[in-house]
Amino acid sequence: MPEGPELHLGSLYVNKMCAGVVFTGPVRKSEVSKSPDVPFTCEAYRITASSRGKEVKLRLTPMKSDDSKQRSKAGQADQTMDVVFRFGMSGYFRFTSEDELPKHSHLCFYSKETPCRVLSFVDTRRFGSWQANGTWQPDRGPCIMFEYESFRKNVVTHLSDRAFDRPICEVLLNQKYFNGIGNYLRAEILFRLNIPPFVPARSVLEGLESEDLCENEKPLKTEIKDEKTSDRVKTVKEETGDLLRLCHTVPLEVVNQGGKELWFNGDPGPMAPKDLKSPKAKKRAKKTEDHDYTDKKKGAKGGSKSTPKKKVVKQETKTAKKEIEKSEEMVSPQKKKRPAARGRKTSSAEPAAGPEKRSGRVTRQSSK
DNA sequence: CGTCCACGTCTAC
DNA sequence: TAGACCTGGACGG
Repeated sequence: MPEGPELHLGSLYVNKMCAGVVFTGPVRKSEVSKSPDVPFTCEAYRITASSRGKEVKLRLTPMKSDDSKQRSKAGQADQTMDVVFRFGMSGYFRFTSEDELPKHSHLCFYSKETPCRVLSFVDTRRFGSWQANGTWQPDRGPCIMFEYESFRKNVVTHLSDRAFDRPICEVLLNQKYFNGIGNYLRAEILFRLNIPPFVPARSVLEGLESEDLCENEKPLKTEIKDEKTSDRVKTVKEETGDLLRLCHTVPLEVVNQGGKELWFNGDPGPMAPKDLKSPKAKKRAKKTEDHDYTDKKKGAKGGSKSTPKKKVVKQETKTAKKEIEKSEEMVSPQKKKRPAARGRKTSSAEPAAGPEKRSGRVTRQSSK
């Protein structure tokens, strides 16, 4: 599930799982995939991965063979090939035995073992894609996580671009400048800084330095108490740093959490799940498991393992696209599990029914 | 059963 | 700036 952090965790997963593994033969594509063939085949090759923003690159490296005859065999690669992936809404990598191939595996790399194992690109919805002999997409900007300085510079030096005429919540999704930011991250970042989503991007960004002056400062935390909300005092923890810095640090935070989504610190609140007894909790846990890139032991009860890390619950500060684009309510601090689903784009289609989904969240009615 | 929703691009009007 | 592209989970009747 793919914003920048997940893509990067995907690359870590590949490197970890495929370290020392020798692959062989052709790269195979599913029947149904519309992405291009990957014309690579090799008796023995290795796979490594790297990421940049919302892309992952797999490098297929043929192993040296002193048998020159083998080399001359038809269709044998002797050069490395890069395959660049975008994950769409549902892409991820898995390394499994052949008979455990996940449903919706669309590109498969086979290990030279018996029984063999398979690195596969899994993508339920098929919005993802890849390019053989690929390069990082030229229109995408520097990685928010791993090319921080050039990312900053790229934004700061292009503020006259018409792209920045738009509201900040939209601009944060522009991969030309914010390669790696997605819907959840933009919401989280704007929320942490308390920036109204529809202020013009340029007005938020102008005045920021292309060098991050905070770079060496400790990210001290300040507490802002809002007395206005009478019934519940909302406490906002805010890290030091400007918007561009948070576009860097928040995704890294997610990476460091092992991709277990966005978490909160401190008191989880009285309704925090305590075990996996409830069917709901089980489902949730399973779902999370499906998409985390950390090592899982088969059969190990995921939830019962007590991590020394602070255990947390998904915060889902997220504000659905339509939501954020309609009104300014991301201010509601603690969203629940499911994002409060808002009405349709053109309300005309909407019956009079309340737009809230059952996890009924604060979403105040749009002032529209 | 049906409707709505989902961490993202793409390209056609 | 809407759709289009997809599958499947959650929920409602």
